[in-house]
Amino acid sequence: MRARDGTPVSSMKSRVTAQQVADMAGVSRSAVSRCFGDGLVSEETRKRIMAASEALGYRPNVIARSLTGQNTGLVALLLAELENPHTDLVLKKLLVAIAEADRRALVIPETRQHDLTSSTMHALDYQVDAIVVMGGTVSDHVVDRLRALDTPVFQFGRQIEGLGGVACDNRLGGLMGGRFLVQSGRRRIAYVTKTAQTDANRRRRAGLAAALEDAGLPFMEEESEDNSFEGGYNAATRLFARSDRPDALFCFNDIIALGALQAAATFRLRVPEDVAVLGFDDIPMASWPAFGLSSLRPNLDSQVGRLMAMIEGIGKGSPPNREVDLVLPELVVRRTAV
Amino acid sequence: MRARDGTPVSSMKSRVTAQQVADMAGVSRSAVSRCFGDGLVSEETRKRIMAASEALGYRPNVIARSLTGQNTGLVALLLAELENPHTDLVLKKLLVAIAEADRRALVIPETRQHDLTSSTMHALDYQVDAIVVMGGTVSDHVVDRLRALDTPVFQFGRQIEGLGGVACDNRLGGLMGGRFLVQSGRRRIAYVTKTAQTDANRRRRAGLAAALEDAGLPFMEEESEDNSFEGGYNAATRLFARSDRPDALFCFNDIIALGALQAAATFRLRVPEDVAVLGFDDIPMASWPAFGLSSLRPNLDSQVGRLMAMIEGIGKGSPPNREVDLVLPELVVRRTAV
DNA sequence: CTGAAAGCGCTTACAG
DNA sequence: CTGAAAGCGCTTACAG
Repeated sequence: MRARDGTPVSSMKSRVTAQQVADMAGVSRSAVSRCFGDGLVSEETRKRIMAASEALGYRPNVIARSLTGQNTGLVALLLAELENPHTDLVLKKLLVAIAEADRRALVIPETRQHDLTSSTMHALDYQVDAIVVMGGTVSDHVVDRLRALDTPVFQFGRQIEGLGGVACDNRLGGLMGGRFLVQSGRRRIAYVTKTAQTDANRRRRAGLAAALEDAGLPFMEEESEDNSFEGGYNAATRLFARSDRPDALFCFNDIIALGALQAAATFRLRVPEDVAVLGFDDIPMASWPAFGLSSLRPNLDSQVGRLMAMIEGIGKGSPPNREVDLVLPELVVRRTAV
Repeated sequence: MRARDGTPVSSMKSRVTAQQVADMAGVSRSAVSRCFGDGLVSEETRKRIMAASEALGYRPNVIARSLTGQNTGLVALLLAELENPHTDLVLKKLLVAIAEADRRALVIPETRQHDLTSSTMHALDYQVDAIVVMGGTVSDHVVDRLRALDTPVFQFGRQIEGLGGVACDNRLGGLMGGRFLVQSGRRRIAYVTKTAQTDANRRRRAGLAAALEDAGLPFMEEESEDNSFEGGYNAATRLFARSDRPDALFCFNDIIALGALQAAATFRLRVPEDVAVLGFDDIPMASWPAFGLSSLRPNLDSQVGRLMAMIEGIGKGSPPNREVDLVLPELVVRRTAV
């Protein structure tokens, strides 16, 4: 097969190998490998090899390289909770961070057919250098399996015992939000929780409960049936219909809080005068002028940075990290709770 | 190194090879390979191999397999426009579709250091079976390079000449939206465009312009400085301040439309009585009760399905697809334009 | 610093 | 249907 100009298409397209570079440079394949690897070649040889490589458009074949037990440069991202808008942001930041660290992301979502265990198998099939688990339910049994792997596994945004990683300090966030509401004079503070008793939910709730207990205030709670605008709307509606209507809502996340805001408008309640609303996650929408939602920001950049540091630290002889690095959330005060 | 129970850790952890399975099953490595490959083995042999595989927990090494010129099962997703919330949805749907097709996604975002060309190189380094380009600017020069690759390249959501793929029929969407507004009695219809003259923007605009020309109506236009809520807010504010205030806004996308809605509220304009607002993309927020935004839905599931069909069709002997498969958008009428 | 050789785990003609 | 052998493109002791 030949292109119109007569040059063989195969040579145009198919990959150049180290042997071809070696032939052209008049050195051995080993020298080419070293030149692109540990760099232990003489200056003279290096020049010749680089010239040949550039002329031929050589790039080492990562697949072949990783067969020899080298790193693949792959980081697997095991995703769950795709419906959560906060996941979008985290995912994008991780993707950019991984690319900037000159690694590639193998992204494996949880689907009907594939749970965490099968996603892990798939990741291992590609000999990834590290696995990052984001969201989803992880049973103790699975944690044990993950710990036993050769490949380092990190969790992002959760605090499962025995598995290293990085997370927002959710309990502290709950505590900070609770204290802030108390200090601003609120006395009937309700937690709008979500149905799923995730790790993050439990911890935020515990933090708030502690703040309220310190202040000698009661703990009210209402469940949002799903993790959504409408769930928040409905939960807030039930709270606002009560005779002991709360004067502040601390919502598990911003989406629920935005729904609660909408409910307040329906009840013609003034925010924050009649009722304060506080969210969690500080998603981009929170800062939209239409909302001005006060929220707790998980400091994603810091979390992502520390995670990448852990990944870069792999195989540096240090023992596997089994600790979760907690990042302090930040209270962002806008209009809905001041 | 040994675990506490005395079993060698290496045998616990490091991967089982086909040779080990072969030894245990009393067959050759070739037989094992065939059993997991084309399947040309006798029933008897298959059983023995499968039993051994399960006992040992064997999984073929994808890296080694793909070195022989096999498919890697990898699909590269080259992402740009990460700030667009529509991208989030598309990305998630693609990730799930790829996983359900039992393939893996290598996701490479555009970053400061990496443009489309370098992302492509990285994808090729991993011998991906196909490359999907999402968003971003693609020069003619780059298109030529992409076409010349051995690896099939598809575009998603755009209609670049000479590159196969799938996209929403943006021009038709513009036309449908325009006709709908005209038929509902609007006479001063403004297009709120975005600064970047992307392919999608040009086509939506052209469709609207055609609808207005058919109706003998003027074409008004206002630019949103960025592709955001605030950009939409500001652009709509300028439009509402005009003496010939428009009675309908057709916005390039939903985020801009939501900003325009906020501006209408500031001007105490009733929606849709005083001014209709129509978006594009039908992002999840559009359906939130707070907004009830009418919009054009790009039928993502259909787009993703067709793209996956193209990917599955690779190497089936058919010539490379150079056509863009256009998917009809759907008008979703909610409260802001009826 | 350099090259010949062995090997990573698999697949695939080839011969039987 | 089956196995011995060669090969995919690279890396890495090893000897010089």
